Amino acid sequence: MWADDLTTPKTKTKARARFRRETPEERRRQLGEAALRCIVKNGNAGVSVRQIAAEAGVTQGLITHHFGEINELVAYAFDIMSTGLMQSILKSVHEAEPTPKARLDAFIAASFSPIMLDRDVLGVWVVFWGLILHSPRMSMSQQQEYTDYVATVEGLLGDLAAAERFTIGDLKLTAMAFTALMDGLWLAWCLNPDAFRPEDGVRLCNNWIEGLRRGAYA
Amino acid sequence: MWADDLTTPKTKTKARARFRRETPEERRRQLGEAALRCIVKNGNAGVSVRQIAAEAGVTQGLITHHFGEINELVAYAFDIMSTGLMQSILKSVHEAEPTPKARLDAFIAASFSPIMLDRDVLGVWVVFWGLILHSPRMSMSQQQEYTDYVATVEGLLGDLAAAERFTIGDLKLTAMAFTALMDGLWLAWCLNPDAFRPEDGVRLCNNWIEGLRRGAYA
DNA sequence: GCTGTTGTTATAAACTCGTATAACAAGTCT
DNA sequence: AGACTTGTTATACGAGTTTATAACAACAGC
Repeated sequence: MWADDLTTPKTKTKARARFRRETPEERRRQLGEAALRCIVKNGNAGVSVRQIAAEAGVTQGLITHHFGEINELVAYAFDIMSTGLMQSILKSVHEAEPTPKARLDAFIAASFSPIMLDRDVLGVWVVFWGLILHSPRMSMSQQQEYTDYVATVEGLLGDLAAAERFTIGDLKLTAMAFTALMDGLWLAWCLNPDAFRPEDGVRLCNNWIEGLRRGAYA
Repeated sequence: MWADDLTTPKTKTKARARFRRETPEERRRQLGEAALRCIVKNGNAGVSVRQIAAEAGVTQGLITHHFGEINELVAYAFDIMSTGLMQSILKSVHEAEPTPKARLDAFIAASFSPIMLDRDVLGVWVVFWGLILHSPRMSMSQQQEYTDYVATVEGLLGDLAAAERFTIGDLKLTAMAFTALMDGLWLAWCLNPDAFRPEDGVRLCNNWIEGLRRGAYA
């Protein structure tokens, strides 16, 4: 207990660890990504100042220093994750041919790509959902993200309807239904990957759109 | 600290708490229900030997005694919850008029009733999902429950198709899609109850069925 | 009524967690 | 080069958690 630090035998000083000073922005991101890795690894139990600090290779005090309380860090991690996945999907859409049909197809394909169909991703979301239900701060973040997501779907479906000349009664509600369908399929697959194949998921989405074409939502 | 137990001032003995001896079956149920209340109250943080024991009005050792490790208790608690909700929905179906249409309507109505549209219910489910992803034991339970649920939906949709003379290509996959839609809407509503009204959810489900009628899944 | 089983209480030991606080040093400004 | 700012380390403390173990007492069987 009173032993001198073994890493620096030549001096009697405490031999404090060396460190790089990062910009707050950079450090926050490092901590956020470390938090995500911890959640992937240990689920709810991974949300811990000590574990995250160790994962990021820093001391615990840094988290307090940059985020105040740990919930703030987790909320930040949620934002990283959520915008990351959204960007990934939007990238696919933008790379597709600029027709409504092709863009919607790309959106669906990306939603059932290995990037999304990943149990680790659900593992992170499950932890987030748990927090959303009890933390107003997290709830705000989720609400914002959900709104943006639905707006994107709204755009894709609206464009398709305009191009193919069919009508949709309540576009926003309809977009919510399509979002729910995809989320539900994603959830079911992650919980039980043997239930159906990814291409079946794509097909079921296309069936839904076929129903839209045939006026079921007019 | 050394004060005698105030509830039994007349004697100097340690005054151990009195207790009723319950059958293992009864006690397990009490503990399971206490666990649910704790999860509802505190989410993942509520999953704690101490909290659950306190909620049930017993000491911590009892949980170890009856369940060994706490995960086993949570799994048991889920079974209580899961079968309870399923029974509640099936009851509505059986009380409906015995036509395919009426039975399906009852199923949908029950799925969007206050019993299901309850953030506390999702709170419990989220904890369960987190365990499914990390415990094979829980995964088995979920798989069974999902299979049963989809089979029920399959029956309802198949009967409707037969009665109304429309065709469904892959009945099981189609039932999974409808299940996913309902689960997705339920999840979205619980996370953000202001997004849409319960009756909108019912309507969106009916729109989906209208698509089915129009041959989008043939 | 006495005895044995075991459901149940009570308690302790070893950990982990979150937060507060003080000391220190990296980088910046002058 | 010297001083200042503040990002960062190091440490301590109290609360809460799991698990193990011993003591007790409720109830059943004889």
